[in-house]
Amino acid sequence: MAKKPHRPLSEAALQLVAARFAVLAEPMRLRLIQALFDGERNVGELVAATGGTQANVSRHLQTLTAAHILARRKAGLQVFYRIGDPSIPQLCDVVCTAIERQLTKQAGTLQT
Amino acid sequence: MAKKPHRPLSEAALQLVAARFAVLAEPMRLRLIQALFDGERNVGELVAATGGTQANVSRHLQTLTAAHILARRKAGLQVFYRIGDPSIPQLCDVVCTAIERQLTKQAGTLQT
DNA sequence: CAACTATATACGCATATACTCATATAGTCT
DNA sequence: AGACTATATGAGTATATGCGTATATAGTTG
Repeated sequence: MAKKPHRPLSEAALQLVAARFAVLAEPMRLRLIQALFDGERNVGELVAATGGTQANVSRHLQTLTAAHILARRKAGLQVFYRIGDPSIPQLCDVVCTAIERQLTKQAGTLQT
Repeated sequence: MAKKPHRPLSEAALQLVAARFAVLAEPMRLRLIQALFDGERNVGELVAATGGTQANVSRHLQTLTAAHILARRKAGLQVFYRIGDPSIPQLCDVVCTAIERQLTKQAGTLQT
């Protein structure tokens, strides 16, 4: 499979992509994702790890789960979340690399 | 250089990443990016290609440029924009693939 | 069943941002 | 300089969304 040509996305597809980016556009949600890189955790642990309120963490977890970025597993009273989309680490890596490159280039641009 | 361990991002880095995702979270901006996959275009062409108003397109172009996603080149009265961040096509590809996978899996989940 | 715990949700407020309309700026041509 | 064109920006409005507080739901244990 070679490199795909840029077939233009439909309007519906564009909105899906935009919605996905929007879900990833909140620092608290990124903190949650980050906290789940090492494996699944329950809500209480995530509240502790992120320093957010229980209500807020719960809401963000719902948002992430609705976007199929996280997956849920209930075990008695507790609910365990984990990263359910394998592209997420890759995505974060691409963005982080791009940001680092920009900061480096920007630093270089300042001198000369 | 092997696969990076998940070193936790600093709070500042998280906000940068979130901001970058936020810039990509608008359908009109995605349309603009898409319209620039084939090469640079001036504002008038982008207005025509996206169907937006001149003012709105101009503002979104500014947002994308401020985020270092697009680059500007002035030529007389016209301003030409192009994709200035090589990670953008990659990013879009990762997201599109993930969405397609989800839709496929979802379709399969509905039966049985 | 009653008390308790873990998680989810309803409501209200504050803020951010996308859009439109009107106008300003920058560059060109006569 | 003055008219004209391409792009950018300011102001105002409508909508969306994140957060805190309080409460509801689901599950457990005595």
